[in-house]
Amino acid sequence: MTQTEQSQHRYTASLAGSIETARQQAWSDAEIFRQPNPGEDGWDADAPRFYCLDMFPYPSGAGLHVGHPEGYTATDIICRFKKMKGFNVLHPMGWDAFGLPAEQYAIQTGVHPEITTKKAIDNFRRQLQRFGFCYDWSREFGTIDPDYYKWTQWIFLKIYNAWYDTEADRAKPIEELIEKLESGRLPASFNPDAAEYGSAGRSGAELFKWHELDDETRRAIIDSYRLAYIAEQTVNWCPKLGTALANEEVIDGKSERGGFPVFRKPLRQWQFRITAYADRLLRDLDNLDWPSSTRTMQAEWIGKSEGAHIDFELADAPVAHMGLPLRVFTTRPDTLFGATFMVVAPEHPLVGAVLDERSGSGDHDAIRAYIEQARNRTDVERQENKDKTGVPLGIDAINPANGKRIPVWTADYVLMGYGTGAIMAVPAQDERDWEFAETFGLDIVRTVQPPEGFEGKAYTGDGPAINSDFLNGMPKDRAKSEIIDWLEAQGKGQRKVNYKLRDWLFSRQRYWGEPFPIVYDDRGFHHAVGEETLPVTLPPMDDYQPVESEDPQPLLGKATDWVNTTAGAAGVADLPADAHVRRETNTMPGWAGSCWYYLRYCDPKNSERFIGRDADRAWMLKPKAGVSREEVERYGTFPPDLAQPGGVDLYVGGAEHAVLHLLYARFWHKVLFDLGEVMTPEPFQKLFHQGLILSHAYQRADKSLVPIDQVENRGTDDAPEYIETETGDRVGQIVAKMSKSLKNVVNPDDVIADFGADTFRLYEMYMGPLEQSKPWDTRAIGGMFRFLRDVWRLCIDEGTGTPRVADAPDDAIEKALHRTIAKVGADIEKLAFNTAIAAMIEFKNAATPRGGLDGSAGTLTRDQMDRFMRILSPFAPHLADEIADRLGLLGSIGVVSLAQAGWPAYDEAMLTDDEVEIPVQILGKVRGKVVVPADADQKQMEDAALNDDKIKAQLEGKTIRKVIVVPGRLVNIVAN
RNA sequence: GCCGGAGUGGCGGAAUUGGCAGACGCGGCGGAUUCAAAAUCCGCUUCUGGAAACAGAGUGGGGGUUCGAGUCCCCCCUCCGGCACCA
Repeated sequence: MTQTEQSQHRYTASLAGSIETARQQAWSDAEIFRQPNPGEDGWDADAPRFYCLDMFPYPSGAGLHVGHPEGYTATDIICRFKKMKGFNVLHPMGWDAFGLPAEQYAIQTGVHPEITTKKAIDNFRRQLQRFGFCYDWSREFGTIDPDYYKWTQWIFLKIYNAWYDTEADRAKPIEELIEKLESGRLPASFNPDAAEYGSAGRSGAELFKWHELDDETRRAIIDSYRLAYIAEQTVNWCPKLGTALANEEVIDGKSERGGFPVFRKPLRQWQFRITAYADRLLRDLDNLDWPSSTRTMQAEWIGKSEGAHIDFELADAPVAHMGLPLRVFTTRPDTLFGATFMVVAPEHPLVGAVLDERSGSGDHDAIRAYIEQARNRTDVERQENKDKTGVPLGIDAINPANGKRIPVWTADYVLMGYGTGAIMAVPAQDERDWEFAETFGLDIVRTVQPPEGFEGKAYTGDGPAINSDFLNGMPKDRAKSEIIDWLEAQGKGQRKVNYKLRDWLFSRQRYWGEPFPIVYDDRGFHHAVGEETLPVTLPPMDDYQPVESEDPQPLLGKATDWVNTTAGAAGVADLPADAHVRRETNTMPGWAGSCWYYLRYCDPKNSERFIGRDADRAWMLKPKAGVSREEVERYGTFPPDLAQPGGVDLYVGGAEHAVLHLLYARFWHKVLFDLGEVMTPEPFQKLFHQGLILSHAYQRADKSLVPIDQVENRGTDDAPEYIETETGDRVGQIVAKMSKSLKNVVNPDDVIADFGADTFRLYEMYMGPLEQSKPWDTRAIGGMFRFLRDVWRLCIDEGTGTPRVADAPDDAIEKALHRTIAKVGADIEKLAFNTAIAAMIEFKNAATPRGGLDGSAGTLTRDQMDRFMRILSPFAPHLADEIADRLGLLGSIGVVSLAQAGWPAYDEAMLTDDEVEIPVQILGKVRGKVVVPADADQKQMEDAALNDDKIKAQLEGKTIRKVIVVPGRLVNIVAN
């Protein structure tokens, strides 16, 4: 036989390629991954359900990178495994397709974003399908599909038409609020928790009689309760992007996307009252099976702190502020006696009032100059220079505890966006206040006794109160509650919980996003577009250039025909049909579409609802053991302490979404839950973050990076010496993110062409634990390719292409197979794919005769090969199906793929050996080994150890003090 | 600065949760095959000493608990991620 004949059916990249495309064709022809819904043919009502979700990608023009398939392969493996275990598996894929890059491209080229986006989607789909992932493509959609964003707009209207009832601690329809206001059961006043009214608090709000109010005031009151509202807010304006960004999208004073400078500008914007949900978003984290790091990040982002509001009377107050105390939030009311001055943020209304009226004894020019400078100071500058600056306002406040007059300053270290924008400064117990007091020579009075030998400046720890009248001697916690009780009795303060979380800025001045279902009448009032006229579709445009002006203009303003319409056309019922209205020209941010896509996958074609009730019940609801299904399914009876809040069973995606997407989606979901639109209080039961796929890069002594094609290794592999070719300088090898500039980007298409998709999948899963970031090593892929080639050769004769099957099973191989089945199954459940693959390699090695295979004799029986292929199939589905097919297995059980076959069983008894080799230690060091029956008792093991010749020799002349025997494990002899 | 996570051979990583450290893969070395190379196959591969048997050291560093520590406790160092004047 010639060489070519021998290797005719060898597993090569090209054979892998043809096997893979043929298998994929067979799967798709037979639609084996289509998962029916309740009520459809093929729905198994009795089978357990598994909803496994990948974070859907933004389809960029560059195509898939090697990071995408990592999480996708992991979920593919677990979904195939669950299918084999008999689950109904929901495993969808779609596209997060609105967003800046396509629009940036449109600005440069004039090509409509829809065209570039759809092209990118086609490319992404092609690439994903080449991996053989078992997605149910019949459920695919993109956030840009009008059928989808119709419901995004519908959900916006749900939120817009809802308010948060703090007594019931849940959102309710706005009609209930109006009814309460009309009947007088709720005082006719602005929402005391409304951020846009400075969270004035109920005591500061004026009370009105509802029926005496004019239409405008009534609207304003109702709007102050809506969960979606418009307010002027200082926003992060990015001129380069032509849009405002949420705080989370600004990093070090630059835009998260693109890294362009960001400035602070006031703008009227849509916002979501997510702060109303702060406490529930925090509390419910406890019930989620999420990485603790992510739960911590969300908790810190929400930033709950407990303390008090304290009101300080002002001496010589400006008229505009007359009678109004200066309210502060503090977590240390116990230190009130040590408050020696006050600081308000430069944006605080008191500053404006002082300037307007020229009240107080301050230097008004200096104050004006200071607030001007503070406004223009970017976040970067604030971070670079934390030296304390400020100016006195020239007015005094009265410390309510001791009646002392203390000066009021303004300084930019106090932020308008947190608390009340004003603080009582207690330098002795606060480092920032100490620094400020030191800079400006203000009084410092200790009110907590620092421990002996304390040499620091501010003391923030616990200790007995001093210089604090009736609090003296009390520890911190006691003093806190005493002073709050006292303040409440005096009417000068009350207990208060504060959150760092701010309301969510939801408008963008972009084209490529969902339009708001909102119009404005000629008086400027906003109206909801009628549900029956949804979706409000994006108008075509021929110019995407952002409008440059001092006042940021939304791009959609250019589409005048679209903007100007009538109430009738927009479906606004409370205006005459022919009344002129203007459409909202802002669009929604990229987060909108990803806030609820997991719901739509459950029921993607539903034209009646965003998700059908049955689909919601089938895929999202996970009753906890001990709670009856009926009880859980009845809306409103969800036990608040439910251990399993339900939702997606496994959500896999990058940790970079820890606070943004994952918090926003939870918020939308909770509103929908409160309004009875979905059945679960949380969207994602279990969350998992895959690590980043990194690459190698080289670093010069000055820490700058060198592209990999400019470096060569002039040393050996053991002792590498990396030299930058151009300069001859030594550089160090480091691990870095893949980037075009470093030329270390790996393209999945190339890897698949060189090795096949099965090898690619296996390699990425074998690199290390899924959650860990790890560097791509092109050389190491060959190892996984060789594994698959060896498996192929073990099962298929390379000369004939037919299976080589042993007649009778080998006992040792059979035993190894049982162990491998057990190990692989357990590891998949743990998402420990690297060790599962290692176990299969070990099995392959065990089943391969020493010295290699010769002739056509096989070592595995048909039945053993069957089971081996089944456990391999979630990892390398094409190769496993091909071998199973050549064996005639698929036909014999009447399936197209092993994904439709059952997961093999194993025999518990086969997992243990009759005899085991036990290490014998003397003083904890291994000195010998003995073979004992696996079920040997302590005495037997001890005897075997002490009778071992080697051990006897070692024990010569020593006294045995103690013998520790761990049955089945080891013997340790304590002797000296 | 604060909050997380992690440090194991030349490299990626295993280790049933307190019981033989280094599974498995990559790389390397030696051999077979070959005119030669690639590919393939066989063997070795934590370090030090030794021809070997074997001995000693060894999981970032230091201390501790224990018959026994990569694993638990205390202190320190380094790297990665997040937050950062939040009162």
